[in-house]
Amino acid sequence: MDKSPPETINTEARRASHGAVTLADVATLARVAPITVSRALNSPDSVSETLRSRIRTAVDQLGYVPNRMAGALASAKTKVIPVIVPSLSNVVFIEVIEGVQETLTAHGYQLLLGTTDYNLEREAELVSALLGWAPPGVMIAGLRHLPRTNTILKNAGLPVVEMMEYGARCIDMNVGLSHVRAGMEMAEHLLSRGYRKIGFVGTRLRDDYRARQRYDGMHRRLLESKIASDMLFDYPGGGSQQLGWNALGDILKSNPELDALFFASDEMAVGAILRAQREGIAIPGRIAIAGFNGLPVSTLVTPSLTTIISPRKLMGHTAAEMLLARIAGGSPAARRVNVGLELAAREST
Amino acid sequence: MDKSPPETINTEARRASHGAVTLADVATLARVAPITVSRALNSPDSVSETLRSRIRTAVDQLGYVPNRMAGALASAKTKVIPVIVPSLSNVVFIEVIEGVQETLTAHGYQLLLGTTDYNLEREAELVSALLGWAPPGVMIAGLRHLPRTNTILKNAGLPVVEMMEYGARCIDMNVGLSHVRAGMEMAEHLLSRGYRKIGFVGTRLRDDYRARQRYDGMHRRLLESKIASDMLFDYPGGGSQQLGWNALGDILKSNPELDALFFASDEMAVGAILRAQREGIAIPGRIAIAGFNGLPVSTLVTPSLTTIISPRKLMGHTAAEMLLARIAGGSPAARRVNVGLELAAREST
DNA sequence: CTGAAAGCGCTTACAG
DNA sequence: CTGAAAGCGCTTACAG
Repeated sequence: MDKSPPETINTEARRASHGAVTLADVATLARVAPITVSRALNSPDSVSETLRSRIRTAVDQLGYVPNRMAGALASAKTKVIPVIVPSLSNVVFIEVIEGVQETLTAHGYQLLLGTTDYNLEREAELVSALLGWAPPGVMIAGLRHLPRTNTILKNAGLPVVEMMEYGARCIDMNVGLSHVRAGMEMAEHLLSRGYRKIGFVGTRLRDDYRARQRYDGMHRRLLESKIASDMLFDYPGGGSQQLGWNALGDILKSNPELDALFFASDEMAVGAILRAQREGIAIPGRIAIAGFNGLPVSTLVTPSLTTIISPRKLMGHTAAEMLLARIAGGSPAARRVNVGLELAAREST
Repeated sequence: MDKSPPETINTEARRASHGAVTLADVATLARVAPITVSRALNSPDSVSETLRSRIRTAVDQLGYVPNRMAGALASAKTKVIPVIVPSLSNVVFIEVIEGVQETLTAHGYQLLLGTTDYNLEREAELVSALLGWAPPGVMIAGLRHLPRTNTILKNAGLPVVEMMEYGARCIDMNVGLSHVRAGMEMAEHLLSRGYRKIGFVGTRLRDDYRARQRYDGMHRRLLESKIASDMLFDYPGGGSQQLGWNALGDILKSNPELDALFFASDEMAVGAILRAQREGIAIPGRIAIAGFNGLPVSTLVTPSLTTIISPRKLMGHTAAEMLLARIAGGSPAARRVNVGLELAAREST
């Protein structure tokens, strides 16, 4: 096949063009009006069998692919939905995106992906840029944005779903869980198992305020108890297993009085457990370890990891369904959904 | 702020409209022609200081966001690039996407994400649908597509990068590594360490032909050696750690004669190691374990995992750079890039 | 440096 | 069931 576009069709064009086959080309070949081709493609039932098959032949022969931008511009309807998350390095966002993608795809929508790297300025720019695609709705991680971002989204007058965390105030719709509550539940659990000096280990906590909320929840509950205390460790450099591995060594040396560590993610907690295995450190004898997310690996490590399970795919599905309900003109079952969480008490504590 | 769009502007419109502020609105407020607003935004230097600041004020006051679809339609230029991968469940694709995203974003491009779930029919549909956005280029995982997909992509006359695997024939450009070679190198390694009865463990191998290529490479090398043999295990249900965990138990029972297992991914291999830890199975004494990818966790488990390291982010960066070079009208440094691989011999073998 | 006109490739709204 | 006209919101190409 020839790789160059069919230039001949446009030799006389005065303007830039995609050089691609258009509706008009199909119409000419099928000897009908362009609008009839449009109908044959978008609402086949409204076109006679005869013309429909003639048009189909022409479409196939020319390899016609409708220009979505022209269609969207004319009809003021798009099926592309921006999904904005902080990062792809965190499994949690991936699984939410997967859930969103599954639901969107099933309804013929496409996903336009944006990542902010936890930077709210960048988030604001991204929101502006993506609104330029005149999307029918927007999905965004988190409830905290710059005032500017909130204003833009509100003024856009579109359905918006804020995901990942559940809170009292949202722009439009909200699906998530309470991270403060997660922290409180873990504190409760650690207290009940007799731990009294607890470290919280996270990374980039200035940006990752959801992790900080888990710390806040834990901190509050421990204070209340009057029998336990905590310390906060904020490591630079991404929430990986390597970080958990490093943290365990550092902390045992610098703060030997601690008897439990609550990590910001299962990945970090697993890293700590692997380090303990390697060095023969007893878990939970010497120190207890807990995580957050409920990744599958949490049941496979030895000792198995105490963690808080969050329904990530469900969050994605629910968020997408709510958005689609609103786009379809209806209203979702609820405007705010708390997907909940579940503490899994296992061997590591 | 009022959540509804500024209806008043369009009360007399005969057609659907986004109800959004347009270039014309800004032009009216700034008392200039629309084209001048367009210039002030796209090539500020070509507009006088006076008008430029008047326009800027109007833009801010109205909260104007340019409609990208109208712009793209008129100029035949878009900055959205479709990226098509089989799945998001596999870290490998995520890291490639991250690399792609970093490079695209740095050049002002956006990423339109499509997943095929390893289904070539679905891939073909996705390619058609995404070409409807008249993108300046396409990035797609894999060298194997339906003939129809190849034809569509070739006829589109756009820059196309096929990623993940390196091979002799590509549609346009290619960045990847040789999976056959990876399998051969692992076979070589296992032979050199004295293993003679080797199992290859994968999942959905009918669809994941790159994993099957690694098996083929291993198989070929073992046959050549005349001293070793292999078996192929294809488990249903996603390449998770859980799968590796299950596989280790099954295989030790059903095929106790095997002395080494080469897993299709590090995740699966790590699952097997965790199972062995739990049950006190000696690795590599009772059975050797090897993986593929070189995930960070491979160095953290005990025993550390022998694996093949692939430069995933580099692949993403390189692929995006090649595409952008072609979009900019130049030609990339090379049309085909083999990013290579590196066998890391560790404790598990 | 600034603008009036035409056009990008579709769909809406109105006729027949 | 089929079509001619107008328009979606921009930018190109041509003038001044």
